[in-house]
Amino acid sequence: MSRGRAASATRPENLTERVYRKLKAEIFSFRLLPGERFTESEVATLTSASRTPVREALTRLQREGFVSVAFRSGWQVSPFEFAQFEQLYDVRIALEMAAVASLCSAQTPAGLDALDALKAIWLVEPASRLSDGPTVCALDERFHEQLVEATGNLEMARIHHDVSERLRIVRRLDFTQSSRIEATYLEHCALLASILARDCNRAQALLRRHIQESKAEVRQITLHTLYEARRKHGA
Amino acid sequence: MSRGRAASATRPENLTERVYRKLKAEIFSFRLLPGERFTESEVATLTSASRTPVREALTRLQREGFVSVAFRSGWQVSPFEFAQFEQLYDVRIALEMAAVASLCSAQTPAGLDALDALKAIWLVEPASRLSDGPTVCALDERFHEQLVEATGNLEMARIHHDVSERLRIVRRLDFTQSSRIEATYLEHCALLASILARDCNRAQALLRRHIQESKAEVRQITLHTLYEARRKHGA
DNA sequence: GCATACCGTCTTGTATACAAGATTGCATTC
DNA sequence: GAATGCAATCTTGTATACAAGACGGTATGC
Repeated sequence: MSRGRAASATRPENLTERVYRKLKAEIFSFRLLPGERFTESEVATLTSASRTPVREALTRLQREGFVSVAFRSGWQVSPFEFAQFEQLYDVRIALEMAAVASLCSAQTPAGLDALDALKAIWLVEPASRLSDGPTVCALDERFHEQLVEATGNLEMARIHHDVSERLRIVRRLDFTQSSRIEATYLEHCALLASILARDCNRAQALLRRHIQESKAEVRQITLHTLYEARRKHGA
Repeated sequence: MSRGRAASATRPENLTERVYRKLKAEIFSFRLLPGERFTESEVATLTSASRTPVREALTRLQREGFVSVAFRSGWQVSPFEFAQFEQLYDVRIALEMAAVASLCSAQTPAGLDALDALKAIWLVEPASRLSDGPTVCALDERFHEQLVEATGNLEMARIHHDVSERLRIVRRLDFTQSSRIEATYLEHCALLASILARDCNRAQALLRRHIQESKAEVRQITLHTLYEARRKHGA
């Protein structure tokens, strides 16, 4: 029945993939600003690829919400829609609440291992905490992703990952004050403790408040913040 | 700034879109069976299109989990992974639990209109209930989607819709017995009543049990059911 | 000066050509 | 007969050519 496929472990670095990552990096670093317009040929020239892989990469980015296309009239980076970001935060809350409930009710060996890994990062004495904004931001994103992964539900983890990526661009803007960084450490510690104590109600309450604080921060972000960030991070 | 785009409301029926829908229909009707292999050229010939739109359609289906590609060795319809279906059911539970909580806590005018529409379909006297399996199945899918849409969170609705579509192929197999159809009517009625009474705990409990029953049904489905279904629905 | 019609350019959508390598079947050898 | 080497074929990945139409600037008429 099966034609004995080989599955060729090391694919020679797909060109579509390369263009996709490059474009996403441009968007995340604000070298491509929200609302900015561009064409397939421009990207093709810029990446030394033909239009075919460029189109495939753009189609994928479109499906993920990062860019949009106008019929025979070029592409543009999706403008910031703060209402959309808030809705995505609510999706995160829904998924992570379910994850926490699952982790509290049934602690599998694999799940406990995953939680141990998180403890090693977050449950440390204040002196050895990290203070670099972008680093802690990336770590925070992983914390929440790992929480979902720890349940063993890979489909949920995949969807949660997509949502996190869509939110990454604004989350970075809220990890600039050191007070937020400290609060993040404290909140993650408390959350982990509650989960390990299997106190579902408390864990869910902490989680909801934690995410909603991020959501509230995003509400403060204005287009001005965007241009500031570009001045700092941009090429 | 903006170059005054026209947005051209009626795009002349994208070819990629046509191929995409045709392929998905083939998969849903079991004319293309899980595990079956095929090539881009075959699909191109079958749809009278060139490989380019076929590839775009296949890439999209791949991203959505319906097909997968092996490097230089053809495509195949994704085999049934029952564990995956169960995980997707849990994602549905997570999202719909959040939706129900939202509907119970804050009933907006738009949300109430949406709930009224649902009442008109489901809260009817037994005599005027529908009994056709596939019809009720489609209606059931829409019921749960509309529940999420009623919260106004379009991002959550989009994600929920994708999950529902992925599950559609197995849900159809569990709407064959008339007992399941009757139970669906009863459960939807009770759920709607609880939401309108703003009894969040009861609504969530009903919802969870309702979805978990579907999930349990899917666990009963074997490959044999699949071939039976093909014999009935297939071309 | 202003509105309008028209034409050239530009952009995406689609088809086709070419490249690299995986697969398969056959012939050959032990 | 079984294993192995090889070549033809087939498949996806990428580049390029062509088609249809949207956009912008310009000339024209008043």
